[in-house]
This record gives sequence, C-alpha cells and structure tokens, in this order.
Amino acid sequence: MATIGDVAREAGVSRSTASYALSGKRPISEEVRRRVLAAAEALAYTPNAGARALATSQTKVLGLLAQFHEDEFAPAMMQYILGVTDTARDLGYDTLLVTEADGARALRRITDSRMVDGVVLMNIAQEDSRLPILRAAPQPGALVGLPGDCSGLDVFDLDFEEAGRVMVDHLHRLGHRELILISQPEHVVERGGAYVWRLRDAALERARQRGVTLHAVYGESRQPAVGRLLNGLLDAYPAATGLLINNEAAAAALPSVTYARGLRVPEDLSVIGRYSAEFAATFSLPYSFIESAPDRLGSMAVRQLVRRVESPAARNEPFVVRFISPELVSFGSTAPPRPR
Amino acid sequence: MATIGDVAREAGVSRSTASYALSGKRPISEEVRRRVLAAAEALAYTPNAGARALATSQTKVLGLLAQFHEDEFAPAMMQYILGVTDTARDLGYDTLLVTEADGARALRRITDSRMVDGVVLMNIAQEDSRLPILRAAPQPGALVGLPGDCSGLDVFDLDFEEAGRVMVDHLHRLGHRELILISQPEHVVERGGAYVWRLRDAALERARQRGVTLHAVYGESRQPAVGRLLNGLLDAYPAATGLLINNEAAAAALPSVTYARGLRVPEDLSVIGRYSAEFAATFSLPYSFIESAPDRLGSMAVRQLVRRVESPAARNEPFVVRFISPELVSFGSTAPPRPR
DNA sequence: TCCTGTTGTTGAACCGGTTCGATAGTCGTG
DNA sequence: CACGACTATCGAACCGGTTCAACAACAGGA
Repeated sequence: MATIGDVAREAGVSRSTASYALSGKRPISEEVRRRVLAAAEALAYTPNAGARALATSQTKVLGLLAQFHEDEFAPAMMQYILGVTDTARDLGYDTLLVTEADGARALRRITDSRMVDGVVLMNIAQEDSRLPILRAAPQPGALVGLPGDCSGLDVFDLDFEEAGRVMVDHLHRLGHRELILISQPEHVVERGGAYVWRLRDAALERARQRGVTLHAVYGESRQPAVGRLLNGLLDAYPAATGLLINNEAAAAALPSVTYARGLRVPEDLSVIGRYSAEFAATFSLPYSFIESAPDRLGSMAVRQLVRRVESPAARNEPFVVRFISPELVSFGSTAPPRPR
Repeated sequence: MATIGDVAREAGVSRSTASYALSGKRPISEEVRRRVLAAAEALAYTPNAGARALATSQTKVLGLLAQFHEDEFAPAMMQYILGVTDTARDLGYDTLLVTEADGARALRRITDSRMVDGVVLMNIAQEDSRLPILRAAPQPGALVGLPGDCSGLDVFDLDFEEAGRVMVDHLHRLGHRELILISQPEHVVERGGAYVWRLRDAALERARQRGVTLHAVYGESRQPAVGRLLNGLLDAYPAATGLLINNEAAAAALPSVTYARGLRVPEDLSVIGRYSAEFAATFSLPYSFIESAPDRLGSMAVRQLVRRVESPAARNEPFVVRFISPELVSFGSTAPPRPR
C-alpha cells in the first residue's frame, strides 16, 4: 500500500507538504496541491488508520455496547443498532459493535486502548456496572436508556412514564374501567431493566387516579409460554375490556390467541402496544401502539456524542437527559368497551 | 493514560524490556518480569491500539459488512451478527459493523485504511460489487451467502437446494400431491438474492421428479400485503394440501390467516418453514421448519477468517465453499393430507 | 537598498508501541 | 584462564501519519 511518503516522492515534495496539501491545514500553492492530489490518486493512497489515530488521538470510530440476554427480544435491538451505525457513518464515524457478556470489561478494553472516540451504551440497567467506568473514561459517552443515576452522562430514552399514562388515559376516555397490562418478563426487571416498572408504575398510578382497575403482570419472552400467559389472563379477568402490551413477544403472539378464542379486536377487546413502527410493520400487528422510535433514539445519542467528541466546548456543556414523548399511532384497535 | 514508557520507568527498565516482559517474546528474568507486571498493574497500563496496529500491522478487529434493504427481514439479521461478534470476541477480535448502503465503497474504506485484519460479508448478491474489491484487498475475507462466482473466496451458506428438496420430499412421502411454495419478495431476487431461486428451483425440479404439483410464487415482506397474498393463494389453489414457506414475514403472518379461515394445521394444511430456531422460538411459530442456523454460519465464517488472518500457511490453503445441510426440526405441523 | 511581512515549503520531532542487532554479564568447558 | 555459548537487557530504528518551528523566496514600503 502507498504511504504518504510515496505520494510525496511521486509529487516531488516533502512528506509534510503532502500532508498539508491533502488536509488543507496550511496554504499550499495551487500547482503543488494539484501534483499531490494527482499522485495520491495515481497511487490509490489511503491514510493508514492506525498511524493517523496515533498521531491525532482520533480514531473516527465509536463504540456501541449492546447486550443480548436470553429473555430479551433480540429483533427489536436491530433498529437501535441501525440508528446508531447509520447516523455515525453520516457524521464520518465507523462503529465498533461489542456484544460481550461482560460489558464492564468490554468497555474498559475499548476505552483504555483508545480504539474509540466515544461510546454509546444500550440495555442500560438501573445499577449499571459500566457507568462508573464510562464516567472515568477519557472519551465521552451517551446512553440509550435511563439508569438510576444519570450524573455525568448524556441520556436518551422514551418517556416510559408518560407512555403508561397515555395508554391508560386513552382507554379510560373511551370508557374502559378494567384493564390488563402485560409487561416484560420479571427477569428483565431483576436485571435492572427499569423501563419495565417505569411504564408500569406510572400506569398503575394513573389508573388509580382515574378509578380504573389495572391488572399489571409480568410477561414471558417466548412461546408457548407467552401464549399460555395471555390465555390465562383473559380467563382470569373476564371483565377486563382493554389490554396494554409492553412486551414485543406478547404482541406478536396476541393475534393467534384472539383468533383462537374468537375474540374480535376492538369490538370485544381494545388493545394498545408499545413497540417500534418497524416491528409493527414487519409483524403486521394490527394494534394501535406507542411508537418507541429506537432508530431515533440511537441517532440522537450519536449526534450528541459526536458533538462532545468533536468540540472541546461541547465537552464542558451540562449533561442532558432527554426523553422523547410517546406518540400513539392508531390502527383502530381501540373502541368503547362492550362486556366480553 | 500510562504508556509503555511509563511502565518501563516505573519498573526501572528500558521500554523494550518492558515490551518483552509483557509479551513474553524473549526470555526475561523472573525478577524483572515481576517488576514490570507490577508496574503495569499499578499504572493500569493498556496498550494503545493505534500504536500497536501501526507497529504490528494487526488491528485485532474484523469488519462485518451487512446491508439492510427495505424489503428484507431485518430481525433475522441479528442472529448472523451475533454469531459473528460473539465468535470474533472468543478468538480475540472486535467487530466493526458497517451497514453503509454503498457496500463497495465501505469495503474499500476499511480495507485500504487497514482498520481491519479481515472482513465478513453478508447479504451476498449473485453479482456482488464488493467481491472484486475483496479479492484485491490485502486482508482475507469470508462470505456468508453464495455468490455467482466463488473463486478466491471462502464461502459459507445453507444448502438451499437441498432445503428445497427436503421440503418437497417430506411432504411427498406423507402423500401430498399439490403444494404451494411462497418465497421472498421478487425484489430480493432482482437485487441478486440467489438463495431465493436456489431453493425454489431445486424444489420445482424435485416436485417434477416426484410427480407433485408445486405452485411457486414470490412473497411480500410486509403486512398487510403478505396476509392478503397468503389468503389469495389458499383461494387460488384449493386443492393444495401443503405449504412451503421460505419467507419469515409470511411465516409470522400465517397463524392469523389460518385461524381466520378456520384452517387447522396440520389436519387441513401441512406447513414447513425455513428460518432460524431463534425466530421460531420468538414468534412461537408452531411449524416444522428447516433450521437456517444463522449464528452457526456467522461463527464458521469467522473461524475460517481468523485462521487465514493468523496463519501465513492457512492463507495459501485452497478456498472453501461450505454448505451446512438443512435440518428439519419437527413441530408436528405436517401430516398426511385430507382434502381441504 | 534595507527592512518587514507574507506565502509556501521543509526537516525534524512526536504519537506509542514492536523488534532487530548489539552488548554486558554469567557460566561451563577445554 | 581464555574461549565460546547463552542469557538478559538495552538502544535505536521503524511503522505512517501530523504538526511545529524554521527558513527561503519574494513582495511592498520606507
């Protein structure tokens, strides 16, 4: 491969002149600039990333730490990842995807070795062992997901509390008085997935305020367990006329369940989900849903991260915690209740 | 951050001695080795990745090029990606995930700049513009998916031909004589997704040999189109007693369709799919299926890639094209036919 | 004509590792 | 006791970029 030395020799100038001609960081005569560019072109010169990183302390790579737990819904993760990689590339960065089980060790590895200019963390837990490491790291970071302690971090997440309230209010306004909320599996909560109870607790609170009965249960992440669970719930609460689903697997399984039971949506049962538009489209879910906008969140996190990476001024700005407000996308799966 | 110079000073030795003590590439006295390790520990020394890459021409990073087209099934991709990242990490490599639309340019960028020691390509098209670049690149590469011309490349893929034959044979043995095969959308084929017609043509051929009528149609990737399509097919071919599905979205949509039509599986209709076990589990698909083993394919590709990266001898071995044979996982969704 | 300022270019140093060749020190051997 | 062999360590060079300080050439002004 051609080095900048080769380009310089070919153009008949010094290495430094070649460097300046290519970067434009110093004035170079039109004549020389043309010769250098022509030489670079002729030799198919591409700067060596390692050498550049060493010289500039910039790698133009961002780290993306994602964790895949058995009981979480892997396909949903894809949208977050694409939001990050696509935006990063638009801004001139590549993405190092790290899925190591030991996230803290992985984070330490990529930051200490200076492989990345910044990091995006996903699957944030309430008490996340990666956060102290991130705070101490020389590179800035951004979180997709809300931890217990946000200090010193930029955080982006869906407003799950508001999502819970919107769901309850929507069905309450239609006249429903008894609802079921099916959340993620309990394991997710135990592992620190705070978003589960953020939505749940806000929904319960709002239901109490409105005088609505809300049966809140943990879900399952797999079939056939989740199908059995749904059936069990519909059996257990025959008076419930509305179903809130904060659980992709349950949403995916619901159509089969309602068909099997001869339930019509929304005539017999009103349904609201919470997932991404992509997920809804792919699985055809015919339910109104709160859009969780994973790609937008990933994109926002990267933009803020890159701002901090590139501007010393931005690095000293106060940290932000930004929630995107839940948007209810209607597919007509809710209606005034009729007793089941 | 501490450099190896700091470690050397702390241990009272030269930089080279510190380097040898840490790498073990030359004999170092027990005493000095201990001092160096202690110093490294005390200073939390981690080698700078850029500097090491520059010195050794090894980045310990693999590139993973994946493309996400609108009409393909994104969630399925996740399993491939995890197969690659997890195996790479086991072997000591990190993964640069590149999802750029212009794959050829992206490949050139990461190979020319020496950001990666090797590359895994996914979403291989029949005529893939990335392949000439990969062949000319100094780094080895591996493909997940079969292109028209495999020369000079290691290729890993499911044996889609055999998958088509297995599906047809299985239903033929049970006594079925009229089948429907629903494939991926036609766009996927137009873009060069050869696996679609590899399965389809082999199934058609085998059906001909067996005297079975096979209606082969292109599918859709989204709802509600795919649901409409399924209904249309069942209307159009009322005598068909078996359904072969090489299309994740169609498989996900089928339960609703059969419920709505009052069709029972397998009593009224035998069904065989082709997707990953993970996909089957997540969506509870109650169908027997050919396991497409994306994680295994990703893992195999990485192992071979790393062999070539690390051993000069392996780099000269002949290239391999390896198919994994389709395994039929039974969920009891097939039975001898009864007229619908 | 001399001084000052501007513009374009250069050599050298540096980033932080690895590795080669040389050397000092130790030991066994003839 | 001299010699060679071997071991442990060191200094220097190198990987391929970027950047700083210095300088040459030339213009304009006094």
